[in-house]
Amino acid sequence: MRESRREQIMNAALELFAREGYANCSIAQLAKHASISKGLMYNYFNSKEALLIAIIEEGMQDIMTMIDPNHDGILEPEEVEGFIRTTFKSIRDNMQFWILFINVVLQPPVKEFLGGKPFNSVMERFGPRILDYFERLGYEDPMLEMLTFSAMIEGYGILLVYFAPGEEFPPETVRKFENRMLEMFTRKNT
Amino acid sequence: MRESRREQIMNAALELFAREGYANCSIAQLAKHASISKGLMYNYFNSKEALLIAIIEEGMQDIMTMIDPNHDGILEPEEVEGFIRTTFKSIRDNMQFWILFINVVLQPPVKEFLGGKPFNSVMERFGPRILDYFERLGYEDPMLEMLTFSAMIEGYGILLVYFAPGEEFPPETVRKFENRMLEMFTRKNT
Amino acid sequence: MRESRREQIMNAALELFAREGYANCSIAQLAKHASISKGLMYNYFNSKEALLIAIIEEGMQDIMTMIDPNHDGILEPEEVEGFIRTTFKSIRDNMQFWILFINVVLQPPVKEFLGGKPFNSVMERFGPRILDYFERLGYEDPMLEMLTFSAMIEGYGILLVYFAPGEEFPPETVRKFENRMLEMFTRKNT
Amino acid sequence: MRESRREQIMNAALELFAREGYANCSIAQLAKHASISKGLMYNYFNSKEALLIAIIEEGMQDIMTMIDPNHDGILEPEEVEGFIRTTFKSIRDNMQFWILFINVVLQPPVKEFLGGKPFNSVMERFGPRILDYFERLGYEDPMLEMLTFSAMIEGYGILLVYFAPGEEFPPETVRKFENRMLEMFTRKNT
DNA sequence: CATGAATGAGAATTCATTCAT
DNA sequence: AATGAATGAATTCTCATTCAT
Repeated sequence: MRESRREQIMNAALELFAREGYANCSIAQLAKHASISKGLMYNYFNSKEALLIAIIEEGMQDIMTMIDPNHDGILEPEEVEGFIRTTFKSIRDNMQFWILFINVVLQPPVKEFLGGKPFNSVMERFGPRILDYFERLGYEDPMLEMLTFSAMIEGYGILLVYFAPGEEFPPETVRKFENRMLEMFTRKNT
Repeated sequence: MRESRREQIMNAALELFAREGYANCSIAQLAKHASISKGLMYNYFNSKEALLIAIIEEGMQDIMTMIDPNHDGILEPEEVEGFIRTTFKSIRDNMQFWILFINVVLQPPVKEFLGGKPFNSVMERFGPRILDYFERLGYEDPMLEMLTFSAMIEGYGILLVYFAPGEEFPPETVRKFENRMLEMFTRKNT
Repeated sequence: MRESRREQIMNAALELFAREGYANCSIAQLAKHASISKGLMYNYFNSKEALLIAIIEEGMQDIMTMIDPNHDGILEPEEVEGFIRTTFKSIRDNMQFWILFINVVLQPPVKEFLGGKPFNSVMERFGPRILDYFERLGYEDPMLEMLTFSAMIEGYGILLVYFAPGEEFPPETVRKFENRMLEMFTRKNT
Repeated sequence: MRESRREQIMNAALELFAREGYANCSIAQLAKHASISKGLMYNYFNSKEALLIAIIEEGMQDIMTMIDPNHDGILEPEEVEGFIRTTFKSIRDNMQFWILFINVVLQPPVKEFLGGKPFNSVMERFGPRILDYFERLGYEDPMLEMLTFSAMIEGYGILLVYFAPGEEFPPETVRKFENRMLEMFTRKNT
């Protein structure tokens, strides 16, 4: 099955790129890690960079699928709540994937490819809607909320990567952090 | 003057590594950028990696110098306030340096060299004291505060890097974000 | 065929190293001489030094195979006679190989690799047996005989290398030298 | 004193070249070993190779001085006896120098410089006279004697180099070897 | 589909040599 | 006389990519 081979290669590459850094991985290494021959990779991807981009695109796709709201153009508190809950749940459930993914996204060529905004591409897409959302909810400074929101999400992501296993924040604390974000960004204006 | 040459090389390298990524810069490129010959770098640094590490170490040193409190082992609200203000002021004043520095710190070999905790090394050093600080001030869950604090600082750093010039958050918003952090993390418990 | 390629590279290298000196040969030169690309050598040998060592090891192996006696631990005059005759015959038949081989063996890194005793490694192996042999045959000072024997063999090898073609000793003289060694070291004690 | 500086450099170089191999020694290393600056060497020698050649030439000169007979063009047994005795005595007295010198002489560029006959250059000079000598003394085959003589001298030199200190032949044996050469090559024909 | 031998451009690094001081 | 910073050609080695099998 052609598709499964592709997946096999991409998974091996994601892991390797994340662990060693994109630039430090040779195709030979990758081939060995994926248990295929060097040449075969080129059957599925045009170049090493194409492979990297495919990995990123798929990851982005997965994320979009995971958190995409109902597309009516208007964010409701329930949707933002869903976004936060889904994001944290996904991080909890697929910690390994997130760590790898963030690591890969930090590689310079990806940044270049994604136009300099890997982390944001999700949020950027929703930027205007988020601003509108905070406005409608009566937040004093919607832009400030968006900055706070972004910083907290991405800051948490970075922390995830840079802590050694076993030294990260306790799950209990993370859950409270999630709740704090829910309170901060979905409270009705009264 | 030997020292100034060293600085010249390190500055050129910081800029280049940040812009292009450590792994994508050849010594030839660096030499041209620093207006020196290829060989000269090796007069001052044992290897490309040694140069990178020297850059990081100096940056870390500068940061420490900038934010190091009075060393009495006990953080006071005024010190935390000073830390936040200094950090944001420094980012405002040396935006370019910070963007470069964060970019460099994200390179895989640096992460390896720094034991996987580049961003944290500063805060890790103060971790216990920060926990103690939040406890003394009567915060309900000191660990949660530390996570929030860390995520906000580092998230802001990351945002800094990933926004194209002219598209970043307005200075007004950043100042409000700073004030929000001051309120969140230095308010007396009453 | 992988093995034949390996041989092709080793043969080209032996010739080049011998003629130019190991340290003076670049991989580029070697590649051209062996009619392969620069990179291919690294497919077969981990480094330039590994190639050198492989050449030496193979040469040593060949020599051992050539002169190894019957392994009963006791040298008989017939075996020593065989050793001398075989050595000289081999030198006569493979003059080119010997000249190259001695030249290569003289290179500093080889000396280091072989623990400082390239020429001797053959004789060292047989040293105790040779001493025993001379003793059994009633030679007055077995150690003196071994020194004389070693010096004559190796001295002849060196002469081989350092004479320009056409200026070396005449074959007639060499044969007499061989006979002289036979007389000196295999005469029965009477 | 200009001359003593020159000697200082040459001695340091002889030792270093012998130990590490000419090709493996950098000028920087040499300068450090000789406790001078890199530039200074070029005040005394035009190039690294010129330094090597100077070392060899001086060594050769010393040897010549040591063993030069009375120049009457005719070797007498007493002169050959003197040659052998002087050579062995010199080796005994300056073992370290000889080991270094032979090592240096074995370096490929030296061989090239000396036209391929480093060891022989001494003997070559005396070749015709030696042949004449053996003829006059009534040796059956003067050429065979010269080959034997050369091989024994040079073979002994090589053995000298390739034995680790403490593992070489005992002094007693060496003296007997010397006597054997005296007997072999200076006995009157009766 | 699959392999891995082969290529060659390009990387990091070394080092003899020069020269301003 | 003496220094050592500076140069840049040359070296070893890597690696993405191709292609015959």
